[in-house]
Amino acid sequence: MTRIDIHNSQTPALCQSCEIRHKGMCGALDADELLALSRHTRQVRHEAGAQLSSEDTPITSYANVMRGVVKLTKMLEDGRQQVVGLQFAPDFVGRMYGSNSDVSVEAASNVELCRVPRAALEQLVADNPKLERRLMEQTLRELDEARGWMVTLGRKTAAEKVASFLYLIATHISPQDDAGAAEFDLPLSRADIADFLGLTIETVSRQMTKLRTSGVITIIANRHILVPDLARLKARCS
Amino acid sequence: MTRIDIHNSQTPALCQSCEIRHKGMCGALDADELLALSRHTRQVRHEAGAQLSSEDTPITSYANVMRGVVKLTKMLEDGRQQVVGLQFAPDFVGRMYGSNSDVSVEAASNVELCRVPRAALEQLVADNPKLERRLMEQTLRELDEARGWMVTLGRKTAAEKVASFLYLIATHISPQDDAGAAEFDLPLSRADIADFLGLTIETVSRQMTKLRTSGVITIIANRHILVPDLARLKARCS
DNA sequence: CGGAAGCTTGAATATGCTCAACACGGGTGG
DNA sequence: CCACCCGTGTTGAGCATATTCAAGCTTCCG
Repeated sequence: MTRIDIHNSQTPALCQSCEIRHKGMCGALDADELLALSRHTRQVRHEAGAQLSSEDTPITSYANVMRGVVKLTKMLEDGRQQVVGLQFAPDFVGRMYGSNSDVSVEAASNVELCRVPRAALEQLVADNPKLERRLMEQTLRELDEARGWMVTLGRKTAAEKVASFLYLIATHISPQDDAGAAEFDLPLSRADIADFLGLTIETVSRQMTKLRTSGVITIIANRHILVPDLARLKARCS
Repeated sequence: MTRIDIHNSQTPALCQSCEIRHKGMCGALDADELLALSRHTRQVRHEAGAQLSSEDTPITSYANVMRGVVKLTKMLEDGRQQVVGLQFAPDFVGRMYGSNSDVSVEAASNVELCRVPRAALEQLVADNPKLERRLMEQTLRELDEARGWMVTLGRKTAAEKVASFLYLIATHISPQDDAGAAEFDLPLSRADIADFLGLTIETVSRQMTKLRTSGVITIIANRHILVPDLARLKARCS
């Protein structure tokens, strides 16, 4: 699985081709530590819609997102659903120190993950303060994001919600945008977007149409969006 | 300020009377560590409504809630406001590792805090993995709570939102309730409740009235609530 | 007693939801 | 190859829920 070099301070083969090698959790590790970690990791691939773990199943492994988008959802007994988090590369997925976190984890798009068994990571964290600190920062960032979305959910109109969502996606997955333009594929279906924004799919659809007719976005295909002027989209976010 | 005993493994005088001595962050410390921390702490008191720190001001100190409720809010440019967190004793207040967290911190009720300067705590955390771990767990708990409220904000009706809020308060500040009853003073005004639930004050008021007329709660005074049967209230939460 | 702040209640309105029909695209099978 | 179907997204009409605006009530404090 992992080819070990004669010089053990080399980057592990598995990680050499990893695009997020220096970002996210792994950025906190030096070559030796990375090697130790890589002995336990496995890169896996999932189709859009695949369930990675559900609300009740206890967590048996953590992962880093290498490609694609992972969504975290919570559900009420009667089936109403809310997306409570979206994770992009190089985010860390999974709640440390086990718990009743009660979120269900799904691949929103096709994803590639770097999985690491629970025990292995917890061991590594216990021995490595830098890593623990990095995970703390990731957790704080997630908390900030969750609070940002609470404002959107509680206080913005449907139009503002949809604009905010598009702006989020544009700034997270669209390739370098020097001239203030962005073009991208939405990693979420209309149903997922609705569940994220606390709306119905019809309302999401209508607001997308409004943004299109007012020239803020161009819908190239259902999922393929062009934003000619990000500043103009941002202005619609509140 | 802090009386130092001959035996330095004694609990500091300041902490001896502290009701949350063994809970929250301080629960991670042994007597010596607690002493080290207590050299820097100061217990302070604030009136309801007092601003403890605002969205732009950088953080200069952290605190533990000893009594009362602290609210975290975010505001849009046009003044729309959303409460994004409520902290009860013995919660920790403040975002570690400085940042653009952008929340404004206010005393929701009269509060007593145990303040610790930023540098002192960061030093202590760097030397003490147990403490860091404890703060990580607090952060994860806050994240779970934020996500729980995202479901409420995005997917529940006004009636369910108000019931959920009352249930939250009942289970957090009401004295021991063996028989499934609870009686308490609301630490938040109607305006704050509305900002927490993403509603208007009128809607909050109407829903409280409905809960009263249907016998789920008794409104003893405007802020003083009796819940004869918590299970019945819980059933209204979704 | 008067005034202010916080809370409640009512009537009219608007925003987003429900239900229903239709459009589009990609795959399957006759 | 075309007909058909299924999943996904769009559009419309009517409706319900929560908001807005306005008035009145309580409670607290001078």
